Amino acid sequence: MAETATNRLDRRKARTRAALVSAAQAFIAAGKTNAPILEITQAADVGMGSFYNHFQSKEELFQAAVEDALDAIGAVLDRITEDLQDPAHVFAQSFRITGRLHRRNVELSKVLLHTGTALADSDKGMVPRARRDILAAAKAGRFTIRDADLTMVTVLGAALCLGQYLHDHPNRDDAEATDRVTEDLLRMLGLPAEEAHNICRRQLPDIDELLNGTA
Amino acid sequence: MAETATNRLDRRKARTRAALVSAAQAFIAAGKTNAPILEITQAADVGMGSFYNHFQSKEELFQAAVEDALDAIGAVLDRITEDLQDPAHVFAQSFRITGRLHRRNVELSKVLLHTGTALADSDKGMVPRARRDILAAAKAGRFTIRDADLTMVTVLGAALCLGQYLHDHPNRDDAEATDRVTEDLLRMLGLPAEEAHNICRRQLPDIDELLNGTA
DNA sequence: ATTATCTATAGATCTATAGATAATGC
DNA sequence: ATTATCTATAGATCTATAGATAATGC
Repeated sequence: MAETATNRLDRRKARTRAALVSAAQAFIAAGKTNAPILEITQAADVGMGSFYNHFQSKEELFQAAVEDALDAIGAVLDRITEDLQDPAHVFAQSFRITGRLHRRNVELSKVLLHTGTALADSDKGMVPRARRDILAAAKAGRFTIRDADLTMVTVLGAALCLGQYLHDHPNRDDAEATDRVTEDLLRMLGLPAEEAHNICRRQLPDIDELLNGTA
Repeated sequence: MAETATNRLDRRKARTRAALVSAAQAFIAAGKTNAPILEITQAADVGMGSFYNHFQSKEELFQAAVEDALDAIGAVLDRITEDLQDPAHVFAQSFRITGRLHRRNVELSKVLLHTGTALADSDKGMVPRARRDILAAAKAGRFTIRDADLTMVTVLGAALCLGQYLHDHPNRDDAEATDRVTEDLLRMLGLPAEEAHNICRRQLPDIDELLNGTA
């Protein structure tokens, strides 16, 4: 995600850092945020002492791991909506893709779920994009909302609990479930029922290559 | 919450356990779930060794602390809706009271928020009640829902993120914000806009005595 | 010459229990 | 006599760093 470093030393440093961040994401996804630093550095195949070259504490590493995950999903959402004009469509497509991400990139999904409601505060990832799209759609007369903050409360809440639900109910069709939640939200945002339904049936871009990468 | 024990020994045991659970809730609310057991027992004014008479591990204690918090809010919701007939009204009143709880019993609120999306799985507290009320209201023709599971996804998500939002924005009027979210959800549940609005303006029971107690 | 990495470990911290003490039951 | 509690601590675990080694810059 960060710019490519200028010289070999910086690239080596970046590689070590990335290995630690990636290992940390795996530990977060596994719910093992109490794992000893040594265990994390071993998983990253990095010497224990190197850890402190990059992070002052485990908390700092985990925070970096969450930010990296948010950048990853942010990049996906930007790519899959770059050709769309209608902000209502951008919002719907982003939500539908986010729902499909949980099963296809479990690690990334679980890092997001681990962060939970604290995501509301983040200036990275899906939340600022959803807010931007909702405001734009309201301004364009597509959505009718009274309070953007409270709208985001419900939208983010639904996104998080949907992810949890899809993990807890592995037999449920994730695309169908996601599209139904999206449709409910679109109606809540003031779109006529029929249009809400139609917008959730539109063809989605091919996402396999985008969502499968290691977070 | 548990039945009163029969003899003094059992009561003493229950008191020690309750002190540990209550201390654990304070640590959860403070985000200090890594605190050493010794620190928790000191806060509970209980000897270190007693801990292991009641719990095998910190995780077990924290789990008991969450269940106790769920029982506490469940009891509140039962009391404030016992006189209501209309399940749509029961649902709305419960959601409105839950929203008002975050500021009035911060500790209980933060224990719920700490549990996060995992609440969806619990058979205690607000989730099973909301599901019961939504199903009853749908059966009575008050709500129109397509899928109870997915409806719960959005309702629980909104409840959780609303709590987080109210803590993060202390200047925002909590009653007003909560009622707006409730109204949005009621419309999503199929209630006509006007009725959704009216149901959120009904007088609420006096809750100060109910919500202020230590979780 | 400089910088990042590695290995090895001192010292801090925490868990889990042993054994002593206090409270209650019968 | 039984049960719950307490204090004190052995041993396990973890953090953070010192000092050595390897890689790169100039």
